Amino acid sequence: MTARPAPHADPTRARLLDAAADTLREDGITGLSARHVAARAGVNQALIFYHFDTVAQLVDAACRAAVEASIRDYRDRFAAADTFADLLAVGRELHERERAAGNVAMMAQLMAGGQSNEQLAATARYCLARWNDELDDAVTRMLARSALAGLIDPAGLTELISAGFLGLELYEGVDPSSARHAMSTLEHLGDLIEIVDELPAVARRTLQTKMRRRRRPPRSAR
Amino acid sequence: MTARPAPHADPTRARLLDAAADTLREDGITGLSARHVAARAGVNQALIFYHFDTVAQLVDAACRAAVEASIRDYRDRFAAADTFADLLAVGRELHERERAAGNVAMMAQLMAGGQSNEQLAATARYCLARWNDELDDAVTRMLARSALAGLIDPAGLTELISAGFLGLELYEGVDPSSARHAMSTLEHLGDLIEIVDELPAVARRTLQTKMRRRRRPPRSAR
DNA sequence: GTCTATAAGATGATAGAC
DNA sequence: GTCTATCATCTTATAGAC
Repeated sequence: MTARPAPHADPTRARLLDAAADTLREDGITGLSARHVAARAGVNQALIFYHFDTVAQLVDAACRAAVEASIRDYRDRFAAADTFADLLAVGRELHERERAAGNVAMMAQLMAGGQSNEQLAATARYCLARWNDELDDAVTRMLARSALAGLIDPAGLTELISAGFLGLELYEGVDPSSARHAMSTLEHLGDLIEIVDELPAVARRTLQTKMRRRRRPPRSAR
Repeated sequence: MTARPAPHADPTRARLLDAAADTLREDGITGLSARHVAARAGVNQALIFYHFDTVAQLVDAACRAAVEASIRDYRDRFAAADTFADLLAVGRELHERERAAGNVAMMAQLMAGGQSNEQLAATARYCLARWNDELDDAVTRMLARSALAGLIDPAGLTELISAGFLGLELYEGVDPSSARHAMSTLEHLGDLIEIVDELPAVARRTLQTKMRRRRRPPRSAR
């Protein structure tokens, strides 16, 4: 058979993927052009079309690769998180590191572009789904042990957490001090939820009863 | 004196402002060009530069005007909100209506563009600050009456709510069903907070003591 | 104030030499 | 696989007629 190098072994391809992700992270969706990406990768502009056909397909491949790479770093930590406190700790660390790495910014740009471009939207959906997959198991485990078991939908909470992080990221890009202020308030709220979770059994049962009553009103009129 | 019509009375100016806001809402920051906006407004492209000098300044003016206009509709409702339940109800309504009007999408696009464009970032900061001004009084009043008084910073909570709404909006643009799922989970969480807030005085004091202990550890080592 | 025409440059994408 | 050169089209912005 002919020598067919694995796709990932192609150095030009890899340089373009990295450059596309970096451009999205640093210059945003508006700065993303074939020429910019190629210049950053140090290769000729025409190679983008040779390797990926269109700029949009390069972006798609770059974002998928970036998400796979960063998710791998967190798989073990998510798997080890059982309690709300654990999950909050992982979330804090993930936010700090992914922020520094620019991956949340990349996601935010992808989603902003996806509002009016179905191809980018599909890429964004895929990336979100991958992160949510990782989060989901941990959130489900955590909820199962908590006072909120059966009251809050795990998948919905996972999506809500993702949405919240993305909003904070966008905020941080235009107003860092306010965003950090919001983040620290979120941590206070996290502490609060943790405390509620540690309430004595009597209080927990009261909470659950009230919650069920509120969400599932009896069929007969009161 | 010469006849100098009020700036808002200029029909071309007004058409351009509306068209710029609509373009941002529908086509996003990537679709925003002088030609697109002018075509939508039904006027010549050169008039953008005559009236606003640059496209960026038109966008700035359009977003400020749009935010002023929509805030005016909510001032009374925010002013009337005292409890957490009130605020949640206003938030729900605001989210639905502003989403339908496309104003949250406009903000999200503004912030996405602002990540790499200081002029857009300044516009985004201004718009966010205006919304937060409106929210802040209501959040402060609500917190003051709640079990969390003194435990959660009102300004931080306001910023957190804004960030969360923006994240949900971005999410909805690429994955509507997941975003709605997340939104309904948020409403469940809102109910939960409300219930905690209605706990008997004993439970509230326990909560406050635990929270203070966690956030402000004594200086002497345990 | 509004238009046409145009400058000056960026963009996605392709053809074809090497 | 990689390059140069190029197309057609888009962009912001300006000059000048009306």
